[in-house]
Amino acid sequence: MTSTANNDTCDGDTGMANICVLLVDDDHDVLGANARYLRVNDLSVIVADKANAALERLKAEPIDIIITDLRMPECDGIEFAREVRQITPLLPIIFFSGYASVPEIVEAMKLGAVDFLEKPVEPEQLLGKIKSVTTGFRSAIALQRQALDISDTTVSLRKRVRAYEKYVIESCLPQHNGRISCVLEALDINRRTLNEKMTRLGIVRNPR
Amino acid sequence: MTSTANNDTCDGDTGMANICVLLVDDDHDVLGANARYLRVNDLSVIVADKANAALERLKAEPIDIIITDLRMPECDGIEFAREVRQITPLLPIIFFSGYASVPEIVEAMKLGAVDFLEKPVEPEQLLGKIKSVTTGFRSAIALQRQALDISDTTVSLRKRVRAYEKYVIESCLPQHNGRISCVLEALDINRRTLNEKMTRLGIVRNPR
DNA sequence: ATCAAATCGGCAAAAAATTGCCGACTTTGC
DNA sequence: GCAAAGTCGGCAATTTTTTGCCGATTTGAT
Repeated sequence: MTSTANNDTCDGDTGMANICVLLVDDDHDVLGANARYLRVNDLSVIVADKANAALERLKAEPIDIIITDLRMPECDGIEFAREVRQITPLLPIIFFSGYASVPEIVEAMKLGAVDFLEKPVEPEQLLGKIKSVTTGFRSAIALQRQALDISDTTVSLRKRVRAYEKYVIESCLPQHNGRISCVLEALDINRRTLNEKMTRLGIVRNPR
Repeated sequence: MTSTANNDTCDGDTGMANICVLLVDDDHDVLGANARYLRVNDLSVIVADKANAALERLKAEPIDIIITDLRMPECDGIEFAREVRQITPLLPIIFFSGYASVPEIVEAMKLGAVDFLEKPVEPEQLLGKIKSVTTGFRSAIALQRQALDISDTTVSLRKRVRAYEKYVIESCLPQHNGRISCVLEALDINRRTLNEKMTRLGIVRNPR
């Protein structure tokens, strides 16, 4: 809503233009209503009413965040999340459910859920959560994985730190609309240093 | 150096001998009963009935895991966990509570809790959880996310990188059983450098 | 108790990163 | 087109980090 006059990236500029949400719910009414609300707010929304269908879409499309019901016929949300983790280990997932047990919530969080909402979920609330999650992650989700894939074998500390720095800077850039001076302030870093780092890390200054 | 040879409980080698548990509960009866049971099973147990006292012990002793009630007078468990995280960002914490709300559970898990139990907690169950946490690898996803949670306010890049390095090193240490030479190799880093970093980042070498 | 392996930290050289200064190039607004 | 603001990168001084060397301690095993 800031007056960034010519944001030539097609859509309106709520800053949410490129986020793609995968919405999973077996209740078609709720699903449709939520999808509509999110779309009106400039999000790309892909819907699915079954876990299997959702997984297919996840494999095919560049999803940024998943929002799913915990209780679904055929395949419950936990199982679904487990499958998701096979494909995208760090993709943000938000669960919602009406009557979840403590162990279920705990399991969901262990699987890396970023939040857990109680039904009924207001569309506005959903949008707020998505915003807060994606603001930090944005296009960096892929990098994130690279930055901290620790479980695996020997990765030099240097490389990890490099990847992490790259991730931080790259996620900070779009947050400030590519405005370097803002990034400088946000990261509390010397301009010269930021430039050096960007060169060293191979960060491209694309958007604007 | 601290000659902490005093509070060692037993000699029987169940593999649990050196684990030190910080047990926090304002209910003295439950606290005493659980502590006794755990001690009988070869664990070192330090008890505290208030958050403040617990924090003092945490600073003074080499704690391996914290088990705490969520609901306590004066300072609730969430706030307590937040303080703990200032001191030991990666220490396993298990919460238990009788009637916790979903947001409370979610918040606890976001703070890196490894589990959340419902009252009444059976001592055997407690022991089992401790075993599984201290022996197995825990799901690192939540911790990873925590380590790079950018969503928050302006945090200097330097601080973030420091925190990340600390995280990597601290999670690497127990993985190699505190064996420095292995960590060196795993992180592909000079011994002298690792030492410097550990000093600079305030990493304590407790385990072993 | 004793020896060997593992660690630690002081010191100083070498290497790398940060930062200020400066002139040049781009973008933005009029 | 012009002026102002925002950026960029070369250069060099300064600061920080990394690393090797060495002797002292600690740990582990016999």
